[in-house]
Order: sequence, then C-alpha cells, then structure tokens
Amino acid sequence: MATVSRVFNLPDKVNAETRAHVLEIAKKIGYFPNASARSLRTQRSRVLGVVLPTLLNPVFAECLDGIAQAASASGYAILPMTTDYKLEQEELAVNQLLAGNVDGMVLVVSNPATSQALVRLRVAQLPYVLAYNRQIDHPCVSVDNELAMRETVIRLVALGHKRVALISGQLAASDRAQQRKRGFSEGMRSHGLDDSNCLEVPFVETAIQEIGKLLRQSNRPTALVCSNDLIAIRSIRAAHLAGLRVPQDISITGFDGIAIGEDMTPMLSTITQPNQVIGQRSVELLVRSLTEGTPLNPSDSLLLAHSFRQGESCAPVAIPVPHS
Amino acid sequence: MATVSRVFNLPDKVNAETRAHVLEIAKKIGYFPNASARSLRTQRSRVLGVVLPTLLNPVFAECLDGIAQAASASGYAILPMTTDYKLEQEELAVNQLLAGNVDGMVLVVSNPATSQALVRLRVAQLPYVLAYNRQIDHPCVSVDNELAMRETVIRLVALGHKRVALISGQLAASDRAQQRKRGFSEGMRSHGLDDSNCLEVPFVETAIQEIGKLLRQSNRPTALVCSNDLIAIRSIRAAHLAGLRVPQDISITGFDGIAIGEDMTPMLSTITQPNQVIGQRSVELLVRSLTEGTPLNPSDSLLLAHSFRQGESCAPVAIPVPHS
DNA sequence: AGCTCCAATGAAAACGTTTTCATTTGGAGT
DNA sequence: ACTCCAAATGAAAACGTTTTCATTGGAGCT
Repeated sequence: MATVSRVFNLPDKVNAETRAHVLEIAKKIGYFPNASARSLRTQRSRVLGVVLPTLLNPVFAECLDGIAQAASASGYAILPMTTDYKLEQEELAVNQLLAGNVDGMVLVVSNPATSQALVRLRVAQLPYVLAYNRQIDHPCVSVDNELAMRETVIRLVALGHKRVALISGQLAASDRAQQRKRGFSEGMRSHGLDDSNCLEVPFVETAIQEIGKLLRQSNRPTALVCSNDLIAIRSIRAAHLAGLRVPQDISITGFDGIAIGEDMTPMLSTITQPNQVIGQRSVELLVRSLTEGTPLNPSDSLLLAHSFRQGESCAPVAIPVPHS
Repeated sequence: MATVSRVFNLPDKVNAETRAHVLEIAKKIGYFPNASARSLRTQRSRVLGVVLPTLLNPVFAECLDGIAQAASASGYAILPMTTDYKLEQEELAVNQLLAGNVDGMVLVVSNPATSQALVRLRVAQLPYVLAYNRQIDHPCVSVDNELAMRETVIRLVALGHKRVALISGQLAASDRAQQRKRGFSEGMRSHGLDDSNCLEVPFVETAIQEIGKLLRQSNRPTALVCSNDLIAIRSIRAAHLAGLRVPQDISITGFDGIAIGEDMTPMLSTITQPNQVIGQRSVELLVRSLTEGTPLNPSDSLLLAHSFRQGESCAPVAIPVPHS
C-alpha cells in the first residue's frame, strides 16, 4: 500500500522494477489514487476556486480560459462560480468554495474595499488573488484603468473631439467602472473639457435605447468613450439605429479588448487588456504561494500593460457645417 | 460527532434545541463539514466534470454559464476543462476528471462515434451527458443541426439565392460541423442546386483571408451559409474588406445564436440554439440520474428547438445586371 | 408498576490515502 | 566474517466525515 502510494507520488523512492510492476497492475485493474482520500490526508485539494461576475461577458470567459490553462499546467483543477455582479452571490460563492476545500482562490469582486467575501477569506487564511480589481490592501492582477482612460481621452481630443460622453455600466457594481470613470474625468478636465457627460446604463436590455436617446439629442457628443467593449458594441449599434455612421458621424471607443471586437465592422477601437494573461498570472501567483508556502501580500500585485487597439470606430471629428 | 453530522445532513433527525446549540457553536468556531472527508465517506463528491472545446467561443461560454447555474441550483459544483478541439486533450481531461472523483460529466466532444474518452467513461460506469453532440449511442442534449441547416438553405433559396457557399470550421474536429454540412447539402440538392461549394477554414488566423479570396472570385456566391456564428462574423468582416455590402451584395447566415450577434450591425441572421438551456438540461439529466440512481440511456436524449433569428445580414439576391 | 416503543444521542467502524517509523535486505568497508 | 549503512519495503496511524448499531430516557399503554 505504502509502496503504491510512493509509486504515484515519489516514483524515485521505489525500485524501478517494483514500480513497473505496480504500474502494470494499476493499469490492468484501472486503479488511480482517490482524490478525496488524498485531499483528506494531505489537507490540500489541488483545486482552485474562481469567482467571476459572469461568463456571458467574453472578458471573463477569456480570463477563465487563461486561468484554466495555467491551473492545468500546474496540476490544479478549477472550480468556478459566477456572481452576476451581486454581492450576496459573491459571499455565497466564497462560502461554498471555502466549504469545498479549495487551496486558494482567484476572484473578480465588485469592490475589494468593501467586500465581505474578502474578509471571510482573510480570516480563513486562504490565499487569494484578485483579478481586474485593484486595491491597495489586496494582491491584485490588473491594468491601470485610470491611465488607460486618460490616454484614450487624449487620443480623442487630439482628433478634435470636445463633446465626449462616457457610457458606463453599473458604477456601483464594479470598481473598474469607477476607476475608468475617474480616468475619463481626469482626462477631460486636464483639457478643460466638460466631464459631466456620463450615461450609466445598468441594464443590458435597455442600454441600446438609452444610448440612442442620448445620440438623438441636438447637442449630441461627437465621441463616446465606453467603459467596456460590450457597451461599446451596443453603442455602435445604437448609433447605427440613430442613423449615425461610425466613425464618420461619431467616434466610439471600448475597453477590454475582447477578441470579437477585432472581427467587427467597424473594427472596435479599444483599450486591450491581456485577459488570458491576467488569468494566468493570477494563478501563477497563487500557485507559487501555495508551493512555497509564502503568504500572498498586496505587494505581490501585478500591473500589466494595456494597449490601444487602433480599430475603425474612431475618426477625427467632422468639420462642423457652418450655420446656414 | 454523529449529532453534528446529523445537524448538517438530516437536521430533522435531531432535537431542535441541540440543533440550535450545534449551529451556534459551529458559527462561533467557524466550522463547516470537510468536503474531502465527506466525499471519501459517502463516495460522492457533488462535483460534476465539464469538458468543452474552448471558452473563447461564446457558444460554450454561454453553455457553461447554464451548466454552472443548474449545477449550483442542485448543490453541485463544476470542474471545467477545455480541449481546444484536440482528441488527446479530450482524453486527458476525462482522465483527470475521473481521477478527480467527479460524480458525473457533461461534455462536448469532437466525435461521439469514435471518442476514446467516452469508452473510458463507459467502462468507468460514470454517468455522462453529451451537449451539442448527437449520436444514437449516447445520451445527448442538442438541436437538429441537419434540419436547421436545410431550413436556412430553403430560406436563402426563397430569397432567390442560387450560388450559395458553405463556410465551415474544421470538419474533422466536430460532428456538428459535419451534420451542418450534411444539412446544407441536402437543402441545396433538394432544390437542384450545386452543393459542392464548401470552404473549410480550419484556422482562425487565416479565415478572413481565405473567405476574402472566395469572395473576390468572379463567380462569387451570392450567399454564405456559415457553420457557426464566429465564422459568420468573420465572413461579414471579409465581405466588408472585399468591398461587398452585407446584405445588399451578399447574404450571410450563422449558426449558434451567440448573444453578441444581436448587437452587431448588420445584426447577424442566424440559427439560434438555446445555449444556456442546453447546459442546464444536460446538468438536470445528470443530476436526476445521480439522485435517482437510474442509469442514463441514449433514449434520455433531448432534442431542443432551434429557431431562426431574422437579423440584417440576409436579403433577396440582387437583380443580376444584364450583360453589357 | 411494568411494559413497549420511539426519539435522541453516542460509540465505533469505515472510506482510501499519505507518511512516519520500523524492518528487511544486500553491499561496501574494515 | 563482521559491522554499518542505505535502499527498499511494510505496518500502522491519522485525516474528518457518515452511518450503523447500541444505548438512554421518557412517554404512553395495560
């Protein structure tokens, strides 16, 4: 029994001959070590919990893909849960994963500063990494949302845009949205432009209508900065439905860099984050901490590079037609 | 000890007073039952394995979302693995999940008829359900790909299209692609039309170029039937790059009904499958079998309704310009 | 009172590993 | 020939539950 165990865990501790024999028999009777028993004995499950808002936004699907790859490469399995941006589900998910004996967790939370789920993790002493979130008190893997947004605003301003609106998802449900809004405001104000033009579209169902309403106003913005790609895509749709051409009549930018944005026409101009890499790095941090037994600190946080994908949804502002 | 166990598993078997007491203490010391020990003892992990080709195609992300919801609703956790359409990874994933002690599996395989992974499952006596796949020997949850494709062809023919090409993903890697191709051929032939116009675009990277090449031919098709939405979206892109307007110059249809197709311009005309529901139903079948202890048969298979989403990427064929 | 019966609880075994500690074995060194 | 050591293996405990079986203490009945 002990020898069999060694064959699977410390193969070099057992005679090559017996090892071969054990493996042969194992293959014959289809034996492989029982994971539950192993976890029970070793007190490690080799499973990582993952908490995400939703899989319906490709950002998180891409990230989960990266997580899955990295986890698999390190011999870990993953156990994902979605929260639909709801705090109660966030807590529920963490509790379930805690009960599920995961060795660590990667999570995207609404707001790291106030998350109850995170204090639970802390008291449980379970290693975790936040993805996309960024907060001084936690180990995070993210990009500089404020900076990225400022850069985007600057880009639009350079194209001659002055009336720029921010289209944001539910601000309360996401620290990213707040950071991006902040970046937008900073960028606008630094050019002496009005940063108050912000439309929050909390619900997917009504987003296109609301954006459409904005676009039909007499003094409509000449550019829309969207706080994520999904909203940007809907904005483009709304523009089309309002009879506006993108980018000739209105410029639109996104944020996230989801793959499909590249295949659209007009190709989405957007800030790309390395979504899969964010997932991978998060797992790598976690796994390193687990194997080395070193606790995870906020100082382990990673700030990854973003970049601007020059698509086709942005153009210089149209030369204003003189009043007749 | 036994009483504590009963408090968590058979609460009504224990005195209300002691139950309250136990729960109070449990809360105080932060106790909850250890999942590994429980699994070891009960021989069930309450975890379902999930095997998918990739999370980068929203079809599967949507499906996984449904799986996650249904599993969570039934008190199961999920353990997903991706195969990237590779058979070796398919087997690897199944083996890992088998070793991981999952109670059952939901999987999307390349070809159920030849899959080694599935015979492993059978000999292991592990309950499983195939999603999207459709094959007489296995319990499947899917739609009628052939029928859906025939209907689509008929629709295009009704719009006056005669030169219709099929743009397919890697046929060898997916029984769905094969079924859809079959449906396309049947539909074309039933109208006496040439069904040999089939372009296989195995690689994402070169897909747009290859489709573009097809579209620049003198005798280019007037309609493109794509075997999935991602390819349809790339086809639209290719058409634009080739200077063709969709749908005025060329009609394009997709297959899958991914959500984002609805937000594009032109809105994607496509066959929609209930992706989340496919995931949910798969889990429900599995869970029912698990709780009732009844084995899962091919006769439990579900054939869900598809529908045609009338988007904007299809139009009557342009009136041919007379030869000058 | 004496009896049965039931609800509630407790004791103990078992689930399948890993790991420590002890034992065996064969070879090298003296 | 003897000791000593290392390598290889085996025996047994422990991980934290669930579940069976036994025990207890009343309640209800005759």
